[in-house]
Amino acid sequence: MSVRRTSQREIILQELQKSRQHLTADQLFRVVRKKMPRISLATVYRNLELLSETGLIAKLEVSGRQRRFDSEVVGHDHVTCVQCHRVENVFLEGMKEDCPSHGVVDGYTIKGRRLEFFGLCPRCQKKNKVPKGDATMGCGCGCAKKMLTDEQKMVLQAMADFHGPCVAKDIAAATGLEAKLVTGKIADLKKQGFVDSPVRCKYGITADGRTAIKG
Amino acid sequence: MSVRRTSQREIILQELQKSRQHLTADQLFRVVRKKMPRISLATVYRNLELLSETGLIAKLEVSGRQRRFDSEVVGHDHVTCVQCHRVENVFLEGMKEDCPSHGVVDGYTIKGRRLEFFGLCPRCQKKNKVPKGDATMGCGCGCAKKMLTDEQKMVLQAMADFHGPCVAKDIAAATGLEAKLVTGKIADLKKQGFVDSPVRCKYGITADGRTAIKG
DNA sequence: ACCTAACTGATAACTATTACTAAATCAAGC
DNA sequence: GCTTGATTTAGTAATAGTTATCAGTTAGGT
Repeated sequence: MSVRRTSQREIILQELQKSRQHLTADQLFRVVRKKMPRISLATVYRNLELLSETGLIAKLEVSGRQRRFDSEVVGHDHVTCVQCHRVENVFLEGMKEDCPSHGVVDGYTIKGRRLEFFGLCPRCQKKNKVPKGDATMGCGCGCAKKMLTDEQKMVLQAMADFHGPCVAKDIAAATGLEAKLVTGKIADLKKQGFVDSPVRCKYGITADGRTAIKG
Repeated sequence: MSVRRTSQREIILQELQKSRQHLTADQLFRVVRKKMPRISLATVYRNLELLSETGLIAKLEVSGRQRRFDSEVVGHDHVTCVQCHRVENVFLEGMKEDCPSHGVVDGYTIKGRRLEFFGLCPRCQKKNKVPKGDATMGCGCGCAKKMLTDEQKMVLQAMADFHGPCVAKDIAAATGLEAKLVTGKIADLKKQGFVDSPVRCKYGITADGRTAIKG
């Protein structure tokens, strides 16, 4: 026998496909841990490696510190937002001829290529346009992470550890902070784009939020 | 005052430019240490960072574990050899129009792009063609590093620590191995492409060789 | 010559990933 | 269904590359 079907492996693949984002091992670990609290980070790494070997997912190696994984395997390229580090797919037309992924270049036998664009995602562009009087706002120079207070970070972290949307009371309980204080923090974080409210009175952490607290 | 001119900084820049390769911080550290034995690895990192901020050199972020630095800053792309991890420059014609480095893609404001090709360098292609009977040969699957014996590694390391070409006797002295044995090792390593002989009877480590012992 | 911000070497700390271990688990064959 | 053994797991240690810290040194303006 060779490759087995384990519940861990199944959930990892499933959650990566469900997210439709380019998650890092760490981000995926957090998501998967919601469904399987005792799973180990090492297991996530092992399975991502194995799944990418079998071709079920793609290992990205985009720029930045961490490796990312993609559930879409068909040929496409990527854009990285230089501010929030979000990575998205790009399908470019009429590129294949001029930017070949096979052939010979300078004596090298080309087996593949990688194309990555850098820029500002629509969300960050909008964020940067906000008048600078707002003290809780990111400064537009990519240092938003550093501007989070410890309490804001606590709130974000608690929200990240929740699976699905939660109310302010949940966060107050998880962080030990006063409920009124938490409500204020959430409002600030929402303005900064780190938190959104999918349902009225319920809140969830955004991809930006995750980026802001870790990686 | 802001940025000072220090001898460390000068040598780092000078050696990177002289090498005309895409060195890792570690590789450059070894080269620089020949001229300035007490320099610290942290200083190398610090200055590479600073030099790339001022635009004098380029920080690469090609795929692979280590970051590499390039003394050529003008727009060009890179090829990475999937076997020996050598990185070289590529200047593609007629690419600018179809593979733009500025503009708007899917709502992102593009500030730059990175294009990396993967393939086999001419040297590795040639290496792979050698009949497989040769036991000292790399297996062509990228695992050449693991096939080095401890003694071969010692020889390579000693050669790396030498600045410029050296004779077998130097290596024997540095490693403590018998001179006759060293001669044999050098011959093997030369066949594998880890050592070359710029001058008759003098030997030097190649980029492949450096890769083979570290990163 | 003096002063001080910028810099250095040495080393600890950190982050992302991989390796290792004993224990648990899947699935093939009875 | 039970046995069996290779695969996989959780937990943790180890590693590689890089960054941070810090006390002492130095460049370069005054």
